[in-house]
Amino acid sequence: MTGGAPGTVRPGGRTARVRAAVREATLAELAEHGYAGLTVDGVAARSGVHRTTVYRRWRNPDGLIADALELAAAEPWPVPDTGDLDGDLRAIARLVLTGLTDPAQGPVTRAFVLAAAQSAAAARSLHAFLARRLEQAAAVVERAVARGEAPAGTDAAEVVRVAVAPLYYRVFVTGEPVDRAAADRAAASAAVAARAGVLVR
Amino acid sequence: MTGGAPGTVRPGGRTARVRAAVREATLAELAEHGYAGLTVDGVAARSGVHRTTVYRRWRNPDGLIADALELAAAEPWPVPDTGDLDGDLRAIARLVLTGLTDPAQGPVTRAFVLAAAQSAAAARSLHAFLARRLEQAAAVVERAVARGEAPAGTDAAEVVRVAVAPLYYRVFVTGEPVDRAAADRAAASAAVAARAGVLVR
Amino acid sequence: MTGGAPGTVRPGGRTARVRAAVREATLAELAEHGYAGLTVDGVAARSGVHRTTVYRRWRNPDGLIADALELAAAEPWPVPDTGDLDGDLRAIARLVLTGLTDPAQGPVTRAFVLAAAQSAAAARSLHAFLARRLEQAAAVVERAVARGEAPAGTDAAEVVRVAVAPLYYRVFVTGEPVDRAAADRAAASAAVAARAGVLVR
Amino acid sequence: MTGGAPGTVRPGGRTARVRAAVREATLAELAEHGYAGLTVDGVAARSGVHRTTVYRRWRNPDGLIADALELAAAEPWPVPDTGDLDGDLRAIARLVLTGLTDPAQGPVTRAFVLAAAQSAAAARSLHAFLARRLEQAAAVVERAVARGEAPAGTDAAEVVRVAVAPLYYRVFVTGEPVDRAAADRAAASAAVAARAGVLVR
DNA sequence: TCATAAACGAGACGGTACGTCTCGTCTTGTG
DNA sequence: CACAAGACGAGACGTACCGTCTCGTTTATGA
Repeated sequence: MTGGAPGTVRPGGRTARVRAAVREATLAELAEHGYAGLTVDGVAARSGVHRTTVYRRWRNPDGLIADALELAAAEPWPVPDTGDLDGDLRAIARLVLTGLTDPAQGPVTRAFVLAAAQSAAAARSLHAFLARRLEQAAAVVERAVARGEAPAGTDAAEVVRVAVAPLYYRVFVTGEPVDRAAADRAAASAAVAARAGVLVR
Repeated sequence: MTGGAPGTVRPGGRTARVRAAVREATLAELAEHGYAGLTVDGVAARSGVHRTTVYRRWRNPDGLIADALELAAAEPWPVPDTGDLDGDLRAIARLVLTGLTDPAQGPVTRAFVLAAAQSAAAARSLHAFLARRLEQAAAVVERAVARGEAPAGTDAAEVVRVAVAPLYYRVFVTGEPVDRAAADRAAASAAVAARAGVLVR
Repeated sequence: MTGGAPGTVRPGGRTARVRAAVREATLAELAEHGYAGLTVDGVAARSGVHRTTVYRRWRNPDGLIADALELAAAEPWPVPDTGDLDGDLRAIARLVLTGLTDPAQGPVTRAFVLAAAQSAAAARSLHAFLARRLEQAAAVVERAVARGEAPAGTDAAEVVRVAVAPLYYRVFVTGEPVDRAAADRAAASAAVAARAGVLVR
Repeated sequence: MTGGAPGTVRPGGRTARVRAAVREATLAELAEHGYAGLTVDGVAARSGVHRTTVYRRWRNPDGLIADALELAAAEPWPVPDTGDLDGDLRAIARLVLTGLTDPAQGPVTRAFVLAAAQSAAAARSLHAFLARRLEQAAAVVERAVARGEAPAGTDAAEVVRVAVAPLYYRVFVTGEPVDRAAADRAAASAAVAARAGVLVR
């Protein structure tokens, strides 16, 4: 009878309350049990919203994650501006480090990545989210180019990737510890590579 | 009453055949359906071994993956020696690229990583495997140091990480495409950083 | 503050149209899917009336059936008058037979009976309806008594019951086929019993 | 992996205990809540057998009823032999009466009939059961024919139908009360009709 | 004729039961 | 008599329908 998905037509009052409760419960469940432990039933119980309603609005566990990601995406992200490329990249790497290791954020971040690796819907959300972040972070490189720290034509996104990839690699692939030193080293590598003109488009 | 787990006491004849069949089936299932699609039932059916037997010996899906990983770890890995650091790192990055994108290997590699991220047993196997690879790959950096391409004290493992991390990052985190150009760029970044002495221990 | 149920205060125009549409849709759904397949949602969709309205006015699926029965009860019923008891009873049995086997009426009749067996509201409606029919049919027996075909004091209702019960029995209990021969035999039995004075009050 | 339905290959021990528990629970639930109130969940809870197991073995609520019916069919049924047709038919009618009105049996019997009317599986079971009963009861008529109480060629099954149909009719169709008098009258009608030769094949 | 209350349209939610899918454990009957 | 095969327990998934609630919108109807 209805046109689209529930929650899109009358997004006020109860509907909004329900959505908020479920989102919050999703994040909490992810932080506690990780992606594999995220269940619709668990979220429903925790949020006080009925199972059926969660299925109606979020369809499945991945839908929950996708929605939670949109919530996360809405949060502002402070693009650093320290004055030089090294400092900026270091700041970005440290932000990522925090996202991966902070007791509160870490499990959620990991869950997001795992979800994306196993669900197309979650992947879409995560990738959109990250694309936006990458785009924001690119400003750092563009400023560096303007200052003459890096050659024109430098691939800003690639610089950022080099700066943060080793952190993700350690967390998700090799399971090695990550710390500030690791973040700084990765950032430094990226800065050097950018300066050397290795990362031009 | 046996001491250890089944399959450890009489590792000949049928026991060995069963193990081989299950390992092969596991890899095939991983290649076809990925990590999320790996089920004990599926492996049992494909291998012709009974469900119960699989549970007895491998305990759960992650156990299957851990075992399959050991199989993969046994395969020889050709450490490149092209004569200079850039070439060696590029060769390594391209090997990793193949492992991630090859139609046959890709799904299995991805499954291994996902499994490790969600199961302690799989993680142990994968991390041991990668540690060994990293150790082998370190040889190229040590040779570069000996040739004077990089300063003494360069952290060999870190160089390799910088060289391959962007590939994993793209595949597992941002879902961006990976190609030879990406591999080469990542390798070049690592070489530059190593030369610049940013990656000393 | 309304007095009674909706539809009682302003029974004109739209209200009447809604009622008619729902009744018709109910009968059609019953004919198509039977009692077990009758859903408020289905009736609402078919009638073009909104779910909520159906619930408001008819309360639940049984309410729909009860209402549809009242509609059926309003239809005139031709009490036969063939001149003798045998012929009258046979005519009645054949009417019942049609009601049970006719492609259009059969499913609805069966649905009514099943509904009555599972819902007090539907039962009330059906029993009232049948009581009226039984009363009308009793005229046949009374005429027979007046003609001397059956002894005074014959229980008219019981005669009719004996004449039609085997048909219902076959349809609802044993699932055996019913045809004109079965109807005629049942009617004949009732006539014989009535004549023999077995069915006096 | 298995050939047929569960419970057919290893019908001993636990399997048998499970079946017995479920059957008993089914009958109890039917007696308490009737057909409409029979739920797989309820039976599972009452029997102490897990939901999933019930679904595996009985498929759905109708499967439960079909199985319970087979259980009922196994119970011996005392075909009366009073010496004359009237007495025999009266005894049969009274047996049916008990089955319909006894506080313990009544609800179950009604549930069986309702189930049969709404489920092909239950219908098969019930019809097979009743066919067997009808066949047994036919002996009564055959003896009467042998004694000369009824003409040769009398349709034994039809006689029994006439004798019991009014009881079912009252219970399932008109909702009228049934008592011993009603049973006796129905039996008497059948006897008269049989004697009159109305029920020859 | 026109204000007003009745009735309806619409969307969302809580709730019960259904039937399915894996996983992992237990138990039976057979080689 | 061990163990392979069969059956079960456990829990989550996703669906259908029921019935309720809260809004807003239309439309009879009588003053």
